[in-house]
Amino acid sequence: MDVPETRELAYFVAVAEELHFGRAAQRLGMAQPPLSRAIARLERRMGVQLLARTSRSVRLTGAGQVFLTESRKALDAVTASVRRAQRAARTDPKLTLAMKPNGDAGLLESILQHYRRDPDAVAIEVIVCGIGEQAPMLRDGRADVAFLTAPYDDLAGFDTEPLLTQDQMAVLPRAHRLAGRAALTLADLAGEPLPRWPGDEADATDGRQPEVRDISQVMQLVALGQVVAVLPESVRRRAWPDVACVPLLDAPPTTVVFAWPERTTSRAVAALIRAGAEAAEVAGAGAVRRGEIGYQDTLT
Amino acid sequence: MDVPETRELAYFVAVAEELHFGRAAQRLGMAQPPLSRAIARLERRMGVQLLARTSRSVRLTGAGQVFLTESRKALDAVTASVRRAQRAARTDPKLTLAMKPNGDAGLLESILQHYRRDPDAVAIEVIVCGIGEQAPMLRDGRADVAFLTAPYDDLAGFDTEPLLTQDQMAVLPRAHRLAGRAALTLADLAGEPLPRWPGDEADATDGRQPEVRDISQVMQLVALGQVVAVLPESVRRRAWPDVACVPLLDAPPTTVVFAWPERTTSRAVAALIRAGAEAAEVAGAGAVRRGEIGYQDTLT
DNA sequence: GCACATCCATACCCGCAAGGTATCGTTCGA
DNA sequence: TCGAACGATACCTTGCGGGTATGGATGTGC
Repeated sequence: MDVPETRELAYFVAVAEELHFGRAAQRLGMAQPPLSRAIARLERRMGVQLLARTSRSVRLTGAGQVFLTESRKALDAVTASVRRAQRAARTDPKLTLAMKPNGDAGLLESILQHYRRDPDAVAIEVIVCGIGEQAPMLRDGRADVAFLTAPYDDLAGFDTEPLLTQDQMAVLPRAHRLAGRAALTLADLAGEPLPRWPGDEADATDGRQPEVRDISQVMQLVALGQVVAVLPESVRRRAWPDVACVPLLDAPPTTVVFAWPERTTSRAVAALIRAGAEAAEVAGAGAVRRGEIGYQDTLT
Repeated sequence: MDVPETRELAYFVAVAEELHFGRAAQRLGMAQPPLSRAIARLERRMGVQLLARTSRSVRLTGAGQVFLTESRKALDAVTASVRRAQRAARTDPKLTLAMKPNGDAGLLESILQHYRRDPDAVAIEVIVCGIGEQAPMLRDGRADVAFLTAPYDDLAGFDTEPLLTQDQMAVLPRAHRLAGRAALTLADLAGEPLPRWPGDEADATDGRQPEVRDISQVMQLVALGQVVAVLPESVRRRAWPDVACVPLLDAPPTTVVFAWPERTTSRAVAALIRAGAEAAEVAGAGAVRRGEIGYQDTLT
């Protein structure tokens, strides 16, 4: 078939998200009837039923579910194409780097020092965004490079450069029964309340733990004794005085990576990646040691 | 800005490829003036100059170059969204597997045997396409899974599962001065004419070697003494009697991988990947041995 | 050096499809 | 059983995408 227009994809996504033509139309700033017709026409041209409608309700079919995720990807790609072209047109070129608070595991300063020595370097704007927002920013072109954390962030669709791998630790209230242990395993934490991160759909329905947006909120909740947390070692430097950090022997290590859109050809991005690799190498040789120094700073 | 419509992206791609409004309009089946206007409007809304025009010629600006590759990606994503939804709507579900001739390194049969035992298995249609066409087929949704070869194929944008790593060998005319050697290095082959693969832009300008589309053509050219080739070991089984295969000590090993669109959630695809991993494991333990059996078949 | 060909832009016109309003038919809940 | 909610249908309007004719600029050949 002839390809659908961007507008039709946006219409479908709105309806699929609202599962309600009236609300979707409102969100799109248009009336309901043309929206109904547009979706019907889209289905007819695709030869696929995307929505199962009764006169009272709307439901996604299997194909509709697939088309929803694919349409989101396609729309991201379209907006990204514009953003990247606009970025490339800047006479005053700069790179936008997205990170969540503490998302660089302390590497950023060193990376930028390396970067500035590179002849391909341009100005860098660092955008500190919410947890889990870096990947969307990269996907739709608002950022050129981002710090992501494997295995928590979805790295699909990006090229990546691993920078620093760290073990995780348990963060407990000072008074917690396990706080005195020299080391713990995940089994020891079974049944303990954990903070809920945004975008975590899995337990959205079960006994609602408080949702947290950054490390300080976690620390606050731990200090109050409401949750225990599992966090990378580098967070020790941000630990509050009345919480205890205990090594976790069997938690999967996390890796801070540089991520950027696949097949990027920008020299400025390449230079930044190089700088990241260099900085990681320097720091990495003594990664554990650096961690330990971190502990010292906090604990003594 | 408001996002561009699919149609506008297609228009731009046509003009950017032809660098000529008249021909692009012809290709699009429309008149030239509305095309000029559409592009001008697109540039105005984006706030970016994509094309440098004189009254006699058209050239891509830097931003235009970026926008061209990004637009192609976006258009692929849009057509893929339709194809995948249509695929998902089939009452008779099936998977489409793209491969070039010999692209499975002999694994396919075993993989399918494993696959059929899986409860999530559906029918599999194997499409044998030209060399280098698997990735585009995957990108625009014509295929669900493909055999690709690292490091030659561009794996960006796909999830992959390595199946089989093989060393490469030199394929020479029987009468070639190096044909008798027990082993060779890449340095030995310096200056020898190599076949040109489609999509190989690098040497498109230099002394034009014959372009080849499949293994038999390579064998034909080697047998004629026109080229020497560097190919994976598994090709020995396809070697012609009057060519010699000599191990190459320092050529990079190639890996046959399963590739599929990132973030795929289909159970049928997951089952096929599992089958591939199992078949590779079974074969992989004896990968070298299997290769040797292949040699025997061909050489004795 | 002038005339002509080439090629993109502009001017102007037209038809259709996208969008709006009014209303219908169905279904669920009070 | 009646009314409210909600998607579909009917019908109208208009703006925009596309067509033709032509202009303006720039190489090119005689």
